[in-house]
Amino acid sequence: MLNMSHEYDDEDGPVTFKRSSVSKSTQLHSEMRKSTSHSHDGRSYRKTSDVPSSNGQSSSSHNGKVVLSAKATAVESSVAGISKASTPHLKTYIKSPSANSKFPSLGNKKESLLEKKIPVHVKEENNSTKHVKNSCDDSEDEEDNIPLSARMKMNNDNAKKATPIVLKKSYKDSDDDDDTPLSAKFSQNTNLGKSSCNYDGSDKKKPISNVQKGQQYGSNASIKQERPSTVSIKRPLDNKIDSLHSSGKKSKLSDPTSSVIAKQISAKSEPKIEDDDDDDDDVPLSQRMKKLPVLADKPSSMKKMTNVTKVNVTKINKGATPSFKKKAKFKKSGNKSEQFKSTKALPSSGDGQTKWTTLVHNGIIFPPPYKSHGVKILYKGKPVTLTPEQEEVATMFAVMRDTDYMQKEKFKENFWNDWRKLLGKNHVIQNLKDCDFTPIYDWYQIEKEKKKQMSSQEKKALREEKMKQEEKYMWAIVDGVKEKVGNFRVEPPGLFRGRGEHPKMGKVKRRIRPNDVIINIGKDAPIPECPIPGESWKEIRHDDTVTWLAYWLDPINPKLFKYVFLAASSSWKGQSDKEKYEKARMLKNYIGNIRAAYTKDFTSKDITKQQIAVATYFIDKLALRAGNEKDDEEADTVGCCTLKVENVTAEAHNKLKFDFLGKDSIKYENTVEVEPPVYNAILKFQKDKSPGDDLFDKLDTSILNAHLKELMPNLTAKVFRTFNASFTLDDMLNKETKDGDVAEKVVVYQHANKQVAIICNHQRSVSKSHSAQMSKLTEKIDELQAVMKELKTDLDRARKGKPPLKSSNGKSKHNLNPEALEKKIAQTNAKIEKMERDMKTKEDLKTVALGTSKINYLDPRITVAWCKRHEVPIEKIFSKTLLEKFAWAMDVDPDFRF
DNA sequence: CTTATGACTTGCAGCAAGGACG
DNA sequence: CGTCCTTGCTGCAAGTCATAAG
Repeated sequence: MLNMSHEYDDEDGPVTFKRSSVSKSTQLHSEMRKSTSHSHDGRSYRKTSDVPSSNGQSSSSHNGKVVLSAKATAVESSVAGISKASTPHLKTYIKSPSANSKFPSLGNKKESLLEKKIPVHVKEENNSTKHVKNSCDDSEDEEDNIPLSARMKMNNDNAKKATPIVLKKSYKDSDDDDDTPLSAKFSQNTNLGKSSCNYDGSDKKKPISNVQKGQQYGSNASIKQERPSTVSIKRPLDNKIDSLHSSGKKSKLSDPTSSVIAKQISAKSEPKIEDDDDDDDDVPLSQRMKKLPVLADKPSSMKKMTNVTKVNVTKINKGATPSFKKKAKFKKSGNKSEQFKSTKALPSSGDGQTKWTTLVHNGIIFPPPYKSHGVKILYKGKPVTLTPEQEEVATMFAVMRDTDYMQKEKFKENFWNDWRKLLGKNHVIQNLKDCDFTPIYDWYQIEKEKKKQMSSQEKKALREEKMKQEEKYMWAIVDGVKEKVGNFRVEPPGLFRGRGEHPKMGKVKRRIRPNDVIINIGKDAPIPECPIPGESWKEIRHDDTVTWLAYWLDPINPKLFKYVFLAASSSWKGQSDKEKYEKARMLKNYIGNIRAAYTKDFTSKDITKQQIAVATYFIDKLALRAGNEKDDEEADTVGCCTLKVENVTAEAHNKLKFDFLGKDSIKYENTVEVEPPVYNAILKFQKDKSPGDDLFDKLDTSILNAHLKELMPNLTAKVFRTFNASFTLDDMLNKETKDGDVAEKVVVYQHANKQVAIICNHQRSVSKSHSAQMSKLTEKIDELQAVMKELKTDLDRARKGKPPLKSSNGKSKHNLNPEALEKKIAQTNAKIEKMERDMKTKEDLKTVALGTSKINYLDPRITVAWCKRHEVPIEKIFSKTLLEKFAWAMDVDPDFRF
């Protein structure tokens, strides 16, 4: 596997990029140290040899693939349908937070919902349709090309009909579900259908019924009670979804809809879920499909719809293959679609549009007050008594003894300045150098050890206790739908840990109190009780144009806010995530022209134009970030527009060497060959400038983005990263996936994932024990090799009828026959090979972080569709949280291509 | 325009829970 | 069954980008 790299060549790119990156760790340390004067650099460079430049895509090529296959395989479709309950209603019930978790995993478990029997009934009205699916993606421009008829997606009609639900679902399910294997769960939410289209937001959410709440989360009483009305409303957001396209195109749809409609619908209809679903599981997909109505037609109408109630699934065809196989069942969904969302075009989200109608939550939770431990530090060898406030800060510092921050003068200086304010000018302690924090450090180590030693029972009890306390804060109800809150815990006080050479590192980050916090909540919702007796919130707002539940000013930089948002699995996040990927897919259709345009401007006489062209080229080819201006209060890092002359070096053969610190002070190092006009333009931009001057002196991100917007609606610099990443994944998966077992396919996926991570320069520090681990592995391999040798000797002897020699430790062995020995040899050999492979992978990935791209850059639909096509259980690729986060993508058509 | 806000996404590190291993 | 690792998840810092304000 390793060598797959070659495969991925750039198709078109003139440019080749390979980058050698520095391992992060190195850089981190090294960089930081600079200040301290160490010799920092010990960076190791990693060569990425193979990495293609980021994009190698020729613009043209990709389009070819159309998405629509009408035919999704039966299985898939079913899946899709299921998961998606797009209708809001469904969601409703489904949605419990936990609900999300259930996704169709392909595999197994179906039951959860079913079993539980949900009280709810959905109704499906229609069928759904899955088949239709593909068409949905409205977004795509591609569709434009496609005949309308083809596009259809589902009708709205179907959607609408939902009946009101009853939800009962037990709540439990939801909770319970958590325990159930993912596979078991389905996403209820998912939209249905089809691929993209649906995403209306509706999907996911289901309104919560009070009942549910009660059940599940019993504790949150407050929340629950709050909205008696069960109504679920769909949130306006949903409507937006389509908007993306809109800009461009169509708004198909007749649909009326829009939010209004949605609401109405929701209000009125709540779909019910059908219980039967379960039963259906057995039904062959094909049959089921039939049920669905097909609507096809209407181009305009768009999507949504579907709903099959249950889906089930299937079995798949393929036989055998293990894993994925199919069987997954799905749950059903009932979606109905109502969704309809309007496809219309609202301008994309964001705008000042309304984001919610009702918003209920319980506020946020504060860390416990500081508990003094009474351990004294030594000043010039003598114990010093500190007040609790002084001690608290001293402890923050003492505890960081083993970190790299201790080597940084800036860190110590900032700490000292802030601590001294607490000590007072005339305190006995007059300087940091003479302070010995060891006693506190030791005390802390002991505390840590104690904690570690607690029995698992005790730990569990503690965890449960904490859960109990936090439960009420974990959920919010948005337009009747229960949603998980992201960071409901206020950040505890501590020393600021800025990355890189941050000028404020070490400063004391003071404790946040209720009086610092602004709460945003529905007008009719009860105002959360302030968790700290005697104190009160700074302000209560009812701003329905934003999604934050609370915020406070960042104590380190008062110009910044710290927000509390819903979790990644929420509909708000899911919706915008989907919009992000749709925008990136749209870029695929424009990229050819965009490249042609900037290529033409490489030689423009207008310097601004020329700089825009070259900058765009870098962003496109190298996946650089936009590069906003930063002020002096932040670490000195750059992005494309802020590159300095010294960050780019022209080398022979039209090669440019990039070397700069990017986001999070991660080093970007890459030497690439560029087209001669670009090379010449860089020489020109550097002429008569000092190393520290801006390379693109006529540019900044707003100029660049303004220009990009002229090329494609809503296009911004970051879209290129998303596009490049997702395109690369889709392309590599398609080219490299071969027949084989699941493990092999997973390796292909990881390989593609790795290329993306390299393109995006996602690094991680090498674990401290990496080298130790490697040598341990080497040792084991050597041992196995010795065993092999011995086995071979024995085999030889056995064939000649002789008994085996004594083993090295002197023991005698069983007299095995040649066949048995051969088998053993084969096993050992396989073991050795596997270890060698693992070792290589490990070494290979020691500085590459795969997670970031998986979470933020790779369209999950690519992964889901690939898993469906190749029968790889989605759980092999996505963790539970990612499955929840990507609930909206689970029902994608197996033929989906980015 | 330019600067300042403001809101939301992206990203790495650290830690804890879960698994593999001996 | 404890130890060693790996891996997922959380925390919070650091970007992006739109828009309001000056």
